[in-house]
Amino acid sequence: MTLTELKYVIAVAEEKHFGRAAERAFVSQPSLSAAVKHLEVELGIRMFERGKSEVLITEIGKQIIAQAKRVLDEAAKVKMIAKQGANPLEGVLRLGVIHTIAPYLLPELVVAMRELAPKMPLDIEENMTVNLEKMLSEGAIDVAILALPFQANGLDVIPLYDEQFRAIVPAKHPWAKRKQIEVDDLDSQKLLLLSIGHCFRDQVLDACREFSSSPEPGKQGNSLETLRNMVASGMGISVLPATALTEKYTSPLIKAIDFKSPPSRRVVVAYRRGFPRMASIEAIRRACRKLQLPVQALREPNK
Amino acid sequence: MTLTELKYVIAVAEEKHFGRAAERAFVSQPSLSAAVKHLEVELGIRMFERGKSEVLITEIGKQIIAQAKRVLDEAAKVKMIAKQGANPLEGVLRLGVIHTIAPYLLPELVVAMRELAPKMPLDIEENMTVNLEKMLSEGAIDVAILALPFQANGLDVIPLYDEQFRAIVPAKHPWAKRKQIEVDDLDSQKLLLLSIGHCFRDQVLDACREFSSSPEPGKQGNSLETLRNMVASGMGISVLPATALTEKYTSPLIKAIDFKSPPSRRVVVAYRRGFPRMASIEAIRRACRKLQLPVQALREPNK
DNA sequence: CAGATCGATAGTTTTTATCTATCAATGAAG
DNA sequence: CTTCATTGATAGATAAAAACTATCGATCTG
Repeated sequence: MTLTELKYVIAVAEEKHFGRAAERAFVSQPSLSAAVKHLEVELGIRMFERGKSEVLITEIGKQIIAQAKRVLDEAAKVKMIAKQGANPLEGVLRLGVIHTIAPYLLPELVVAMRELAPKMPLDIEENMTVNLEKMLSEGAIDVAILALPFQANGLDVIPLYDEQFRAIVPAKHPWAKRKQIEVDDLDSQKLLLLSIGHCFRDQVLDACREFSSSPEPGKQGNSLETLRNMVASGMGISVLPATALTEKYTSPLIKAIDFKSPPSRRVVVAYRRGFPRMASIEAIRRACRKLQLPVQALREPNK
Repeated sequence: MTLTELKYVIAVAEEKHFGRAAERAFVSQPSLSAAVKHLEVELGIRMFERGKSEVLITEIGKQIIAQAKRVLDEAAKVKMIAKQGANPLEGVLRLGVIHTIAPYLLPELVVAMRELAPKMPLDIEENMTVNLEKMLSEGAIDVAILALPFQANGLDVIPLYDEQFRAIVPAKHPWAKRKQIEVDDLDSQKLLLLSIGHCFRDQVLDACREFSSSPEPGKQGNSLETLRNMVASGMGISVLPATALTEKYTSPLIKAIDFKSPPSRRVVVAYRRGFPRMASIEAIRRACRKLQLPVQALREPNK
């Protein structure tokens, strides 16, 4: 039994004439006759009574044809679903974002994405890099926004933007009036870091190491906002990514200070190699561009 | 899109593995891969993400597969219907019977048919020969029980039984004590006949003509029972088929008399040439045999 | 009886489906 | 880091099917 046979049978039933049915189905009459006969043999029933002025439909034939129509209807729905879903910018995109990016990027990114891909709702998962990587590999999410260094099997990466790190100190801190500091300067201070597992913690420590400084690890916080609050209350100083230090986040108790040679991290979008909705990733990239984030020297991603 | 492709796609979705899916579908892996790809191209979507430890299903793929299952379900129902309806002795048989046979044959025929074909309810149409012939040709009924002579385009006929004609006279009629009469004797009598259109009227007149008698046409009745009642009330004499004169129909006011050379008519079952449920006709023939009707010299039907 | 209609049949060709063998990419193990 | 195993894709050949053209046989019409 094939969909074509069912189509032919329905045509015969509606035209009550093999010739016209064939014409309507865009096949020759013998082809159609053969197909109908083939189906009759397979089903072990006679659906049509031929050989008179008009083709008659058997009682059982009527039932078969009614059911055949249902089959074709359902089959047509397959095509409909495919058509509606053919647009890669349609349908939910499951997006993972690390904790140190989500709160600062998403509010604006979501708005931009609404414009670029209005039919693509974002199902957002906020988590740490390792977890996002796992979810990505397993297919629990489709795309993840996270920061290099990062690499995992079967995953590809496209750069979005680079964001510099900046130091924050309490407003009453001796450095509060300085315009710039060196990374090495951090050595002498109590540096508040994220707790273990957050990639930004490692990125900050790496940056320090690069400049051969090894600051005394102070208290740990579970989010950048906690760090910020601890700095505001005078617990120590910290380092935040630039996107967490826009005007929106200014506070009278905190002073942000640039580094002379600012360390930075590259924010990328990651996806499974072979992911079929690359257009959605391109949309994310475009959305980030649109936000005029501090993108610096975007080059090919490190491999 | 073919049912096979849908089947393969579902197999892949359930196995999450092209090789195992192929095994389950009893095809080689390349065949299955090609079919899946073919469908993906036709639908213009990617349903699977390959190339990792396990095959992932796209969001749109999940929808397609759910719908594909529905298609196969409906297709399976086609086979179910065919299987259930494959028995020609199953399902309503639309049976036409002429007025002069129906009341006498059907009560017993229906009982016999219940045994021979318990799953075949009879939708009975009682009418005159010409109408039954038309309905048969048009497919409004499947089978008709009627009497020869009869012939129509595209219809075939199988004999059931022959029934003799007998005369009926009022109990006080001069002939009431005679054991036999000749057809010619009818000449002198007022012969009550069915109204024009009933084939039995013509059959009686033909029988008379055969014996070169031409009785004076008396009053007409619209059914054999009306004729019987008119005879009982002394309006004249009449001729009835034997099956209308069994014990069941005896009356003190009426005397039935045999003809010396009894005329008769052949009762047949008619159907469209090529009718696909010949078994139902065979069942009718067998049912009539079973009734031990006065079948005489059943030979091949006249052509 | 001649001609028209209609579905079935015959014989061929084209298309499609499937097979075997092999490849390329990937990830895991030594 | 190289080797091996796994997995889906590809190539090429073959088998199966579906389709076409031409024609037949039966039936109905005039």
